[in-house]
Amino acid sequence: MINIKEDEKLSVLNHSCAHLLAQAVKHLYPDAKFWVGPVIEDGFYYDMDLGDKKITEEDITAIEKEMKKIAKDGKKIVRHEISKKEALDMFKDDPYKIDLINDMPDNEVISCYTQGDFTDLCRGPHVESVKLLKYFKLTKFSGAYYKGDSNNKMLQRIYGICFPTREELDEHLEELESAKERDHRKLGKDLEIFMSDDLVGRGLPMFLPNGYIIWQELENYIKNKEKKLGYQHVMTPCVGNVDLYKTSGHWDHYKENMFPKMEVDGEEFVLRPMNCPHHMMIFKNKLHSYKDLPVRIAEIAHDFRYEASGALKGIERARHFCQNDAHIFVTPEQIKDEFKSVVDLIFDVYKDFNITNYHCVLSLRDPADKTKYYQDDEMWNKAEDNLRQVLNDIGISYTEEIGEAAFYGPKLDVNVKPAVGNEYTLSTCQLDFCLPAKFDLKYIDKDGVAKTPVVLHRAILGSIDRFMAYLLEETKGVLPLWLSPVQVNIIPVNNEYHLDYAKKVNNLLLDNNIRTNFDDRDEKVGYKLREGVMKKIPYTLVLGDNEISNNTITYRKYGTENKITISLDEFIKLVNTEIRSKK
RNA sequence: GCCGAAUUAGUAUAAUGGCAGAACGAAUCCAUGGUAAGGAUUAAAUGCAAGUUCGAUUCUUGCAUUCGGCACCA
Repeated sequence: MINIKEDEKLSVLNHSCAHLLAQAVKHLYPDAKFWVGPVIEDGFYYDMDLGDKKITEEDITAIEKEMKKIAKDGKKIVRHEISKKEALDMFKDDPYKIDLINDMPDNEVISCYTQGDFTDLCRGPHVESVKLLKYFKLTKFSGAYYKGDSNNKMLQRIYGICFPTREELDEHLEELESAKERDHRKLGKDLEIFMSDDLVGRGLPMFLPNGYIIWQELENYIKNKEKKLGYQHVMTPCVGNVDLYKTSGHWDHYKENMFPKMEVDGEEFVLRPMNCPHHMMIFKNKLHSYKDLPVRIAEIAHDFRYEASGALKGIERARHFCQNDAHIFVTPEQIKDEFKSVVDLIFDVYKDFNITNYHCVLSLRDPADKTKYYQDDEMWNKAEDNLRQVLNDIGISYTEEIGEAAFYGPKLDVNVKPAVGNEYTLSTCQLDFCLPAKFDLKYIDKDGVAKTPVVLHRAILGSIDRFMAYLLEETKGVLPLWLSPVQVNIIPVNNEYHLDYAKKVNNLLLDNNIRTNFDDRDEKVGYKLREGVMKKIPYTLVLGDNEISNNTITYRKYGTENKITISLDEFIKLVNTEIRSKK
């Protein structure tokens, strides 16, 4: 999918189209007040205040029509520069623009762009004339908080996209349409991977047999990787005493986002939203020598968060999920090596899953925010400098983002842009000087003095659930063989004559830990074949006289139409090799 | 949570202020030997609650859920 923002020409075109949108809205709703209209990856939007007027589908059609009319009129888009004082006067009836202007330095030269009867404050650049804005579409509309702050008033936002030619516009709109086909929620339903039901509860998806096979494969895969790296897996309860979270500080920071507390026998509990406190207590269970460190406590852990209803999205964001979590307890000297080892693991895993489209973010605190972060400037400065140093030493490229840290420490986030929807974090590694102190964790150092360890919080697959959503969307549901719920579909040509041989083949495959579907229904070969293809089963075997007489199988691979006949042994070898390759 | 839209068999859908209709799937029966749908029959649906109305799946309101955004994401 094309990124409008990164293409200079398209960027200018789309930004100009945002002005055209504003002009059309102004014509139709003269009282409209405008905030900003930037270019984004998939086009542009404009935020506006239309008073009590709520935009409807019909309004969008009318606005589009007005935009076409203005464009046809073909007015030039003219730039002129004014002083801040002039700008304040010019936009005196437009409180949002005044807000923008007030934020600019006093000596700033402010540029405006005029097209016919409409002038907008803007840095530019723009196309020469509105007549170049021919092939656009208003794609969606919604509310959006003024300045992105939910305490502020909600403005109305209209999204659109513009291209130089009709072909490009049509192609883009088609791509958007076909992207819906790979939405993990649709694939999850079609391929019977997960379900949800109102009676079970909102945001609580359930994995079906197919989904649980994928889930288990992922679990085994990452656990094996971790075991080789010295991680020790544990199992801890999904419910915890409220005091546990008061000790960690999560209670103060996140209690609104937890399921509400419940009281039993005078004790207060919550469903756990994360696993750090449990793992802290496991570390504390015995006295550690510096020789024990790093101690790596890992868990495929069930967590529950009371996510805002509007945030829920299939298994990508749910109220119950499973983290691929671990907490690594290190000495200060070990931070760098251990951090590098985590980063190496992340990229090793990404290689196995062919994940190449990611970017790394060093997430820092916002020093001005006195409520979101644990207040200890010395600790933060140390942690942030430390982490930046480690990242530079390891030599990965990253961008820094202020205000994205966890409340207890800075982190490296690895974000991916899925085929559908917004970017999100897949993997994370966080540096924490805070929680170990709160839990009064100690290890005995070389000099016999008890010292507080540093903790790395890390998740590689993030949550298994979200990782599955990502995989489904990336692969369009055509999973690699090792993850496919059914790997081989077995179809006897005729149930009367070929069933025994087909059964023999099926049993041999099962003996080799290959997942099969044995299709002995009374249906025609073509019918069964089609169904297997619809379910995206990687291999289909059709077995009849030819195969029986030569002790062979004939297979067809998903996505191809070739029929290939080989011996059963060769086939098992082929399948096993492909499973091992993870491709 | 906020703004907006939507909700019809298991699934994806059509239509309607007066008996809700095809398709795929399911069940039963018949047929069935080679690479993308064999045939017949049957069962199966208007999210929940209220209001308007002689009559509501259709109109109105509330609730629930889903979807598109916004905000949030330890």
